Amino acid sequence: MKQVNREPISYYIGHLYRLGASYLTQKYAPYAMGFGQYQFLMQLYQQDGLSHEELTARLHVDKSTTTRAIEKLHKEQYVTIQQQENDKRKYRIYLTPAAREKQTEILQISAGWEGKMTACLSEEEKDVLYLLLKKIALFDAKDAQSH
Amino acid sequence: MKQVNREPISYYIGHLYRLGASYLTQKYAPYAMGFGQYQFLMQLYQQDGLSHEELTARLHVDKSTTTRAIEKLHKEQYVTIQQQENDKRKYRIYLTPAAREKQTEILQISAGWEGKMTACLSEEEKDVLYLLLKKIALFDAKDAQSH
DNA sequence: CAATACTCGTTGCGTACGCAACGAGTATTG
DNA sequence: CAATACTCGTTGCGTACGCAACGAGTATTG
Repeated sequence: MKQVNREPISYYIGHLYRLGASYLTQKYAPYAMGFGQYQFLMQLYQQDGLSHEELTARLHVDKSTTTRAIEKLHKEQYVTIQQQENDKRKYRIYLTPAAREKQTEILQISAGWEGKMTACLSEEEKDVLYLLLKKIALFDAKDAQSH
Repeated sequence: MKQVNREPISYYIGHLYRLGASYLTQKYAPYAMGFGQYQFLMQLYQQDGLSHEELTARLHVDKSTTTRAIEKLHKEQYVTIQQQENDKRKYRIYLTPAAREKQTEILQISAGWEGKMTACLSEEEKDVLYLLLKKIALFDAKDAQSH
């Protein structure tokens, strides 16, 4: 295949990012949540009681982004924030019963976008895309770290 | 391959978007430009004299985003804005000599990120990733339009 | 063990971006 | 051809996000 006049990968990344942001903003609005918060809930549904720092690392965001997302989730009663006893600089974030109650719906919205976005791909294509994205994301994260 | 505990595609999209935003913000800073503007220049380097509307369509952004990006490029002397004579609602955006002068460097920065991001992929993998992203972006854009 | 250096989370600031409402200009329609 | 409906770009508003500087707490080091 020739490399003629091809849009860069980053062009599609940006396009899909904006589409997802728009879709998720709309779907999560009834939950008093934006697309900036749902990712943090996803992580907490997988493992409860993480610290700001651990969430920051898992989502590859800036720590200030984590502070603000957790603050909002706390304000909306989705999480509680507990200071760690053995190190008072750290906290643990726990899901509230309200967050657990809405877990299924909240996960479905996320899965809905995933399904919608990849609806035109075969199972094999989804696997390939997933693996390639994972490969470059891991590679670049490591690279960014070393500078 | 089994579908166990796989992060969604959107997780990687977000991660790569933020990495790119950070990289490009830094690299374009000496040009008095952010990563929000360079994409518009890319389009104009390909074809000069486009309208706000055409840029909006090609980049899949909101029209207000286009207004603001062009405004900034104009302020920094990268483009001129000419009202169309046959329809005064429309404008044409033209590159200035200053923008043409810096074309090579500006394109190199963008290509630099593209190269860096895909450095761990073979040529064939890049082709596959490109085609899959293009496929879902086109599909989803069409879908979003119909709602 | 006191000075110094790190670490975790916060705050101020700036940028990118979408959505909704708008206004001037153009097209349509009775 | 005047009322009405569209179209292109703008403006106000809100959200997501990174970076840099900071402060309280903890670890290190002479």
